Amino acid sequence: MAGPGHLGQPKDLKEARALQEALRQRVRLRPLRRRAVRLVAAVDCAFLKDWVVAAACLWSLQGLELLREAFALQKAPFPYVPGYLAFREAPAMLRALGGLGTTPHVVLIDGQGIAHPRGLGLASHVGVLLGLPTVGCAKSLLVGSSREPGPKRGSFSVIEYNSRVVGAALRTKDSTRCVYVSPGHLLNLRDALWVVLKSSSGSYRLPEPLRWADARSRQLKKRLANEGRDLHGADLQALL
DNA sequence: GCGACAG
DNA sequence: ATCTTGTCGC
Repeated sequence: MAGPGHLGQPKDLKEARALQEALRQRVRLRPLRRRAVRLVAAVDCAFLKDWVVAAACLWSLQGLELLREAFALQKAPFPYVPGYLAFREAPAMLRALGGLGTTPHVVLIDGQGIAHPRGLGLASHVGVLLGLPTVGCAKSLLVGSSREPGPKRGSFSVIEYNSRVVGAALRTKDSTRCVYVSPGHLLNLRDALWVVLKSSSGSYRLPEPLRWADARSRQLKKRLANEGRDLHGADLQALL
C-alpha cells in the first residue's frame, strides 16, 4: 500500500524526486484576491544537533502587527540536500503553522518557490500540502540569475532559469542586498512581490513576519541548548 | 568529469 | 543552517 506514491518521508532521493514531481503538478499560479488578504503568516526553522525548531507567526497585513505565534520541535526527518530542503523542514513547519489555530490568507516561507531545479522549492511544496497561497522569499539564489536592481526599495529585476521567468530579485530596503522572491502556490509573481513589499516596512531586509520567525526560532533553539536536557520531552511552552 | 548548491 | 569578534556604514 504505502509505495513511493504515498505522501510521507521519502527514504532516498529517488523517492523524493518522484514525490516532488507529483506535487509540482498540483502547483497553480494565478492572481491573488488582494482585497481578501489581511492575515499573513510566516515560518522559519533553526537547528540544534539533528533537531528542528520551527517558529510560526500570524500578522495583520494592515499595520503589520503580531497576532499569534506557535512552535514545533521534532527530530530532522531528512538530511540537508540542496534542492530537497522541504523534506527536512516542511514537516515541522506544517506543525508550527497548524498551531496558530487560524488559517492565514497567505504564508511567507524562507526559501524558494518555483525558482527551483524541478520547479518545486520549499514554498511551493508547503503551499501544495497546505492548499494555501505561499510566497518564497529567499536570502540567496538556488538556480537562475538576475540583474542587480536599482538601489531603492521596491526596485526589482526578474530571475530567469531555463529561459523562463521564475521569480525576481527585490530590494526591500534602500541600498541593501536583495531578497529573492518567487511564487510558491496559488498566486503569481506580481502578487508575490506585492505581499513581500506590503509585509516589509523598509527598516529591514526581510519582511517583518519572516524576520520575526527567524529570530524566534533561533532564540528558542538557544534556550533549548542552554537547558541542556533531552530534547525528546522538551516543553516548548515553558521556555517562552 | 567539474563546479554549484535555498536552509 | 551553524560556529564566531570585531568592525564599518546608514
